[in-house]
Amino acid sequence: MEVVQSLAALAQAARLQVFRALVVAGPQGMTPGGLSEALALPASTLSFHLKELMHAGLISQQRDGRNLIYRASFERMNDLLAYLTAHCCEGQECLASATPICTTC
Amino acid sequence: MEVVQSLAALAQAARLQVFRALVVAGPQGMTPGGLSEALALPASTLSFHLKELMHAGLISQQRDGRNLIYRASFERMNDLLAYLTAHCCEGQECLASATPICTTC
DNA sequence: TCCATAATTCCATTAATATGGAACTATGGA
DNA sequence: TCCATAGTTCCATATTAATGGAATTATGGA
Repeated sequence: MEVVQSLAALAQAARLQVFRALVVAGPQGMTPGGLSEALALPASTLSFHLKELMHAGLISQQRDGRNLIYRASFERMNDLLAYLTAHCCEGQECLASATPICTTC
Repeated sequence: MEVVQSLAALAQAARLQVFRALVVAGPQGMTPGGLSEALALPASTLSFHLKELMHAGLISQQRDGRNLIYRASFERMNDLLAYLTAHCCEGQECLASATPICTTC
């Protein structure tokens, strides 16, 4: 199941940090160098985690000269949230919680 | 980070099935026996996964005679969804997707 | 008290993940 | 072509997670 893959990709401290950094960076994205410096991760370790996130489809990669630009894939994150909301809350308190899920509601 | 723990708990096929079954069962919950039969998992394997879900706070346990009743903890699931929405979507397409997250919006 | 049922814990084994240095590949500029 | 920079892949090692049978604990009924 691909939901399991997405969850597994985010279920690791370093990877969640990487993903969050890319979310914050937005459309401009970040390079491995930038991420490595920002998160104090050795290059090979970071590369390993970026590959995992890529496999899960949660991030995308684009080459720009000698840099690679990684960006968060919001579509995939969306799918994950939609799945969890639909199948793991079953219309219970989830949709009417004290801390609303949708801040625009 | 406890979000990582929650994600890790759900990032496993058998455990996600168990959790989903408990979500569907609702307030009435399910016993390990029932889950074991429904999901065709050996008792000790199931018990291992239930413990993981308990540690993550995603399910609760209650004794009823010689049965144990497990239930999904919607509060914790809520926290997880709220975190992901707030920190991993950053107000992007997530909140205005084709498949709305909040069906009540 | 004794037995059957429900479930967990123990334990050995196997499998999957994570880590980070060293070697390799790709790209652009001198 | 040669070099420096940016990244990845390779590899050995370490850690953590998953599996399931056998032994153990807890509960209620006869």
